[in-house]
Amino acid sequence: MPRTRSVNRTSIQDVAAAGGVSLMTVSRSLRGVDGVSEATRSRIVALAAEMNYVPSSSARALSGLNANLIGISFPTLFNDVFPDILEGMRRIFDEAGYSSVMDTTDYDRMRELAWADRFLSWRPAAVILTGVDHDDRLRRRLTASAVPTLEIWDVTQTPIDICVGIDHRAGGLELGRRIAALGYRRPAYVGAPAGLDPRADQRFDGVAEAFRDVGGTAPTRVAGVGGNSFVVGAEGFGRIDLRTPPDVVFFLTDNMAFGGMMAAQKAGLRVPEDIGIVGFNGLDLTTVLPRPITTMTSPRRQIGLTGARHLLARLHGVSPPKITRLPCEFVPGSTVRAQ
Amino acid sequence: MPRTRSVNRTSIQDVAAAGGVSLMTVSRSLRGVDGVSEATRSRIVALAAEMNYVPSSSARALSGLNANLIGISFPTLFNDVFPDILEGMRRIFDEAGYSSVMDTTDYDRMRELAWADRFLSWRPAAVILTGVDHDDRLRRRLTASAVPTLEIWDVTQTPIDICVGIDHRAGGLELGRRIAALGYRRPAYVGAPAGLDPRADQRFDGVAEAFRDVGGTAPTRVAGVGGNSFVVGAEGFGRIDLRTPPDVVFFLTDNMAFGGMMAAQKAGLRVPEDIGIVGFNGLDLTTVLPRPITTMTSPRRQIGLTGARHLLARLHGVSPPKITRLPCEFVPGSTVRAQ
DNA sequence: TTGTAGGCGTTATCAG
DNA sequence: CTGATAACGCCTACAA
Repeated sequence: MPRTRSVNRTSIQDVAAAGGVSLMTVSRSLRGVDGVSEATRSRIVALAAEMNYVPSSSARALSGLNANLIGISFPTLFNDVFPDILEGMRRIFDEAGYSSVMDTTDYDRMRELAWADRFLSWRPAAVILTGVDHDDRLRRRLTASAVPTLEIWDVTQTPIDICVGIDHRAGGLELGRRIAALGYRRPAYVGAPAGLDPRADQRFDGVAEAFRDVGGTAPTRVAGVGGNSFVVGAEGFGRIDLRTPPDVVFFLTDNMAFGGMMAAQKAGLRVPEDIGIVGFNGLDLTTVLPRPITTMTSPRRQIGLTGARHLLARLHGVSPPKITRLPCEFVPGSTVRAQ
Repeated sequence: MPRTRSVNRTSIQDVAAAGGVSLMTVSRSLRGVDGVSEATRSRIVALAAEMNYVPSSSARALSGLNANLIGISFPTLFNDVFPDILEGMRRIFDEAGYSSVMDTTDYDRMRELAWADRFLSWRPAAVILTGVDHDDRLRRRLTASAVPTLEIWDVTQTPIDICVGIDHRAGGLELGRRIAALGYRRPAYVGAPAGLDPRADQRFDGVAEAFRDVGGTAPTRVAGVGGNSFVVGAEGFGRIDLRTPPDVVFFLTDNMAFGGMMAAQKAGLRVPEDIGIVGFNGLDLTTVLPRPITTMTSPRRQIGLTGARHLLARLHGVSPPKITRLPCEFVPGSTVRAQ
């Protein structure tokens, strides 16, 4: 447990001494509150800047003010959905005067718990978690600390506080039905290992139900391995047993679907004549492809914006909806055969 | 400037009172330092957990201990190079007992400065910046505060403290020479608007020099617009004037190159027969493509790992090399014509 | 093994 | 308009 030596820094005291005023005058000047003559204020502000004075957030937080800090935890940087969700969200917090910090958990609930413990120790204004499956201790601690909490990307009837997301099972179900309606009956599913990513499991369940309903086979599930999603998709496809070939392969994301499609073509299969390829999320990649991927869009930017607004409302004492479920939309694409 | 009301939280005092001991006994118990009987320790630890006690990092930091906090600033979540750089890096800090937080700057030096100001106010153990071009005030403040600083992804002879990266100009130069050697003479370059991303400018300069040396035309420069790199690449290609068509197009990244290649093919151009396509970074995407993109790998994971190790050494009082320049490597691919 | 005093840097409060 | 004082919650140092 290393411990770096703390460095000499100029404190508000130093500035006060150098300016020949009391420390409170410096404090007031720097914060721009009333009660200081314009002359001394500008003098002190200049002096502080010149002395490279940086106020201590720890002391400020300790003296009673809130840290105006929002923590965001998400599973991984390697999934294109999270940048989309975070993009608009962080800008909104910025403009509202909050600063937000991010951390990743690698889909590990214990890492998420550890992060939350560390982060709560800074007395933040709010906490944002990805998904609604968390360790029980995390729920307890969040509830106990009464810190406003936003769960994004997934929804539940029993959020810790408020949640904004999509119904992944319903999304998988609708997607599965659309594909089954085209006559496909032997699906495979390439995604995260069962139990790792709850959203992957839910979508799988939805797809499975759709094919069960039409008398198709249960989808073969193939686990991709972590890292770049194109590679995961391609490797996942390679792990499908082609001796009893599926007629359509669902992928966890469009990027994985693209990787899988490349692997399929390398294996001599034509898309969609020999095999159908289906993605999820409606990622921007598919807009540049000559053959757009059949997929289900998820309103990622919308989730980020709505989540941010609801959380801000919560912070301002207004009560936003506890549960906000946003719609997905089917995109026909052309990587499955036409009706 | 909103200000959330601070919430009732159980303090070390409360635990002490409830346990019938002094506050110091609680403090010692929780930190696991010597000087507490095993009996009381376990009793107190259990009690604290039960009371959902979370120590205040602010108070701890203020009382002299270091925050063990490392801040990482990078331009955007939408560029595949940064996740690669950050991946190994953050794990190393984790294992060394530091917690790291990330923020993005949108390639805006003022945002970077603002972030640094906010972050330095927490008295962090170290700061990590992307690139070596920063506002002068940032350099001054970092130097004044004496916080160990690591600059990654780019190198300079005059780092703020230490730096680990690649020479982007040299990379562009070598890449340009390889391509020029194949007989190409009319390059175009699709990347960030001039002046936005210093690394893009450096690579452009390198490519330009290579073609100047062989009597080729100066590369036409086309600016992509922010957001998803596939889309930026495709749109950038669309902005090239095809009445005086280039014979080869360089892109800032492989993902952009892929987007551009799709746009080229949509425009009826064959790759590489009609036009060459060249990327940069050796991103994982190209490993799944039937036609791998001609590119230059950048040692992104290596940069992250080496940077993290050097910074840790620095934090432990050892002096790592101030400047570490890692090599790039040319990948022939097959999106340019063969020798 | 346990407890007491003092201080970390800032702000709220009240006095001048 | 300005300054003195007492918190904020924790830890070091010393005392019992």
